[in-house]
Amino acid sequence: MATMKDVAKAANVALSTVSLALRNNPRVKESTRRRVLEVARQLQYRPNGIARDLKTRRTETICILLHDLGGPFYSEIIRGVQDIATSKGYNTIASGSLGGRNGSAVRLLSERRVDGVIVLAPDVDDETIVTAAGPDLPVIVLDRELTADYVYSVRVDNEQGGYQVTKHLLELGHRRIVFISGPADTLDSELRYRGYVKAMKEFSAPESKRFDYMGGFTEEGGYVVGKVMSAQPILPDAVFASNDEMAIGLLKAFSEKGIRVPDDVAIVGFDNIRIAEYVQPPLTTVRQPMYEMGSVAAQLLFQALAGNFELQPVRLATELVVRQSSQRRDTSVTA
Amino acid sequence: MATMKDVAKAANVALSTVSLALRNNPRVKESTRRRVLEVARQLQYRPNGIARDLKTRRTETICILLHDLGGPFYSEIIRGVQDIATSKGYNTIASGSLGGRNGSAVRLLSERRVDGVIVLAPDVDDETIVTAAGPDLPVIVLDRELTADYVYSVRVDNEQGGYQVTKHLLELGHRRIVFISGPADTLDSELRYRGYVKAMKEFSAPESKRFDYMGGFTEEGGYVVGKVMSAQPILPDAVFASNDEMAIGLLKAFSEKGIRVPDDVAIVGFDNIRIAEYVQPPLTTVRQPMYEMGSVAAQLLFQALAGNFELQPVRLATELVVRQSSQRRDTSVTA
DNA sequence: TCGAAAAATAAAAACGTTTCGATTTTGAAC
DNA sequence: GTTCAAAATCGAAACGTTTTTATTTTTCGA
Repeated sequence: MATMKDVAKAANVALSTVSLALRNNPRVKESTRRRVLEVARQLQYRPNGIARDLKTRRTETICILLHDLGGPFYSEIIRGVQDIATSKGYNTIASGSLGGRNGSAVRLLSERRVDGVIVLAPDVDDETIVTAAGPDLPVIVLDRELTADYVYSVRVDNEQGGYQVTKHLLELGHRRIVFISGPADTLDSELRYRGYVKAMKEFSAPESKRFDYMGGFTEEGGYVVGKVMSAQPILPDAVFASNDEMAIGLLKAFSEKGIRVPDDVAIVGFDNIRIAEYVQPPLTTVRQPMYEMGSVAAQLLFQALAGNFELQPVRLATELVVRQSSQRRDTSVTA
Repeated sequence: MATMKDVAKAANVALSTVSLALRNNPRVKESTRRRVLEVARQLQYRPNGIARDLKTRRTETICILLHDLGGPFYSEIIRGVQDIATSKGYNTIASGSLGGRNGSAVRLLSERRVDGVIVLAPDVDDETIVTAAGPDLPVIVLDRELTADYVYSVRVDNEQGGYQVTKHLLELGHRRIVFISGPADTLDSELRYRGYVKAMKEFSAPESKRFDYMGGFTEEGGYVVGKVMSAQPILPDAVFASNDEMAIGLLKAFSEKGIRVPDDVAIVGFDNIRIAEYVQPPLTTVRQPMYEMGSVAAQLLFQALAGNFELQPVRLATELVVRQSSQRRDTSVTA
């Protein structure tokens, strides 16, 4: 593989001249520039980005670190990040956080392979993030409670979302509303629950015992809950599943038992994943501003990259999306 | 930011000793090793991956280059790649191909920032790939007809898929089957069409004129086609949309016009995206072995990385997924 | 106690760039 | 033909590692 040195030799010119010529520095005469370029082409010279990065101490690349690179859930966020980064002339790479101590996450976070990182990966621990962050590696954390130097957070207001959903159901006349939480340790689920409680209190509705299902935000999880629930003698008025996947599982279980949604029981989810619109009945849910989250994160990152380290956390509002799975209940029927 | 030099100075030891100590080389005495590690910790030393990569001339990172990083479509492929890479101790990064001449694609492909690349991005031209590929940068191309040194291809047998679908419809008694193609230049669409033609010939069915809709594989595109089609005096027996998104758009348009699927007209798609299972009626489609595609690609890449450059192109089989949107037609009704 | 082998450490040369100060070349003005 | 500033080119150091070779220190048998 040809290097600048080879080009320099072949073109009978100094190494430094080649460097300058290749980058169109006006200090080199037009004629030599052309000669150098021609020789470079002939030798199939390709710049070595790594050497350049080492020398310039910048990579012009930012990274978004996701738990599972493959998740469809992330599409919009990535798009948001990418749009901003591209407009700044930066490159975006995405990486999965799997792999533990010597996984990609650590490599990217601590080994200066990128200029900044956006983290949306619950399995990367705070410690790793805090020690990695610094004046020359700002980190934006998404959906995470964490304050530290050079670490900035962007969060979706999950509590507000939980409140919106619950209030919506209450206003429709539902009273006995069950909340299905996600995996135990999920902050998101917990916050949505808080919103739920807040609304229930406001309406002084009989706060139903939280249905603590620890199945991990999956359709299967929701399905199992649905089966259990439909075996009980009495159904709640409505079920608030803390994400859409679970809500869809519920829907499936109920449909198999002949329980009609929303006539017999209303169901709402959270996230507004694409399928929510297509299931029967279409699912009422909460949209999280994904694209915005990505683009806000990227904007913060570039602020920090530009040397502005005084940045406040950002919290984004959610939006209730009403579809047919929630519906007015004849109030005379409710408790 | 502390470097090895700083650590060496502070620990009163040579630079090289620090390097050896940090990598647990047995040539350094246990006691000095501990001392060095301790000093490194105190100084918050972080290795500079770029410097290391430059020196070792390997990054232990492979890259998957996608057209649009955000596409949900890619999830499984990435997962396939990642699983293999992780098992080999390599890191995987993903990058979008947007950005033209000085975009990420070029940076990654030609500037030695990764050890190998998997490309699934129609907008990256062959030229770029061919010139980038070499003994120290093998490239795997997905769903692309391209043969060159150090470039290896993995493709899904789109023609077979088109054949499967069409044969399925024909066997159900449909005869007047319309094919809706995607954007003009798409090889995938073209191949699916060839499979369609092959099956139609075999059954000597009246090969319907191909419905050349150039709308770009989107739901909106399918919707428009659906509107146009339903305005015609006579409907075909079945429609083969060259991807699911368009099929879903069709479904929507037909449903608005009161055209029943599959009773009035059968619809099939291609790709087996997740929503296909949830639309009404659930969509018959063709599953592409995405995960397998990713993992096969990664395996080829590692073969090449190991110095084995004699690799044959791989073609993967598709699988027909029959759901309710296609259904037996009473043969007496057909032409 | 000596000296050689073994163990530990140190020194130096890369890797392929960028960049800055130094040097050479050019050519216009005298 | 000099002279001199401007223009062009060059040389060398540096970025932070790894790795090979050289040097110093330790160990230990005779």
